[in-house]
Amino acid sequence: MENNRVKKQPPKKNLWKPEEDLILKKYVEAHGEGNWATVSQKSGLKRGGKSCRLRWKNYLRPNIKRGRMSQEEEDLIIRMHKLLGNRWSLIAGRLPGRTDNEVKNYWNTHLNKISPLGKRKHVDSNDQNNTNSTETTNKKSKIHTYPVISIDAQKNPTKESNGKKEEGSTSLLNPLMTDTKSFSYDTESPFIATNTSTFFFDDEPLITYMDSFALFEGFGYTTGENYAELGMQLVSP
DNA sequence: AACCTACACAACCGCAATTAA
DNA sequence: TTTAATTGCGGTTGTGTAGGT
Repeated sequence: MENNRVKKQPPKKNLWKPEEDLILKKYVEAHGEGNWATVSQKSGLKRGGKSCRLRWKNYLRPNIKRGRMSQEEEDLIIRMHKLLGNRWSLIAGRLPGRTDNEVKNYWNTHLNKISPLGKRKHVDSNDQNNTNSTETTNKKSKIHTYPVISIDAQKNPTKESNGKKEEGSTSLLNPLMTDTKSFSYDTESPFIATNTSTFFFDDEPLITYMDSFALFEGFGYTTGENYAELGMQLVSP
C-alpha cells in the first residue's frame, strides 16, 4: 500500500448535476412526463427511469415549493399524519408544491422528534409502544380493510382535460348511521386546513382518499364536530 | 485544528399496484 | 387470462455540514 493516510474518497452518491437536471428538464418539457424507462436512452442521461422520475417529481417539475415549511403546513402535516399515518403522498397532496419525499423528510427530521418516541433512526420493531400513528406503516397494510363504509361517489375528478378539474361533490354512506353525510369540494383549491368545507382531491384515487374517512369510522369519528378537528366542516347537501 | 456526533435531505431500494402486450 | 414492463410509494441509506468538544 502506498499511503495509509488516504484522502477521503470522492462522493460515491450519484447526486444530480446541474447539467443533468437541464437535460432532463428540457426532455420532459419537450416530450412530456411518462415513459421514464426510455428517458435515459432518449435523453442521453445515464440514469435509470426511476431516478429520472424521482428527480423530476421532487425537484424539477414546475410549482415545486422549496424552503422551510410554514407553521400552517407543519400543523397540517401533524394533523394529517395523526389521521393517516405514513401516507406521505396523500399528505403531500394536501400541501401544494410539496412532495411526499419532502414531507417524509420533514416529518422524520423535525416532527417525529416531537413525539415521546421520536427517535430519528432505528425505530425498534419490537417496541410494542411504537403505535403512535393511527395506522401501521407496514406495506401490507396498504390493502384497504375498512368495510364499514360504502361510497356513493358522483364524481371522481381526474386531471384530464387540460388539467382543469371539475367541481363536484361526494357523499359517504355510513351503514351505522341513518343518514348520508356529504360535503363539497372545490377541485381548484388546495386542501389547507380552514373552517370551510373546501378541500382538494389532487391525483389520488377516490377510494384511497376515502381511507381517511374510513379511519374516522374506525376511531369513532362520526360527527361533524370531529371533522372540524381536521379543519373540515360537514355541510348539508 | 482535528475529531466526533447529530442533523438535514437527496437518492436509492424493494415491493405492490397498475398498465400494456 | 396471463405475463412482462412500468410506475408509484414508503422505508432506508449515504453524504455534506454545522456545532460541540
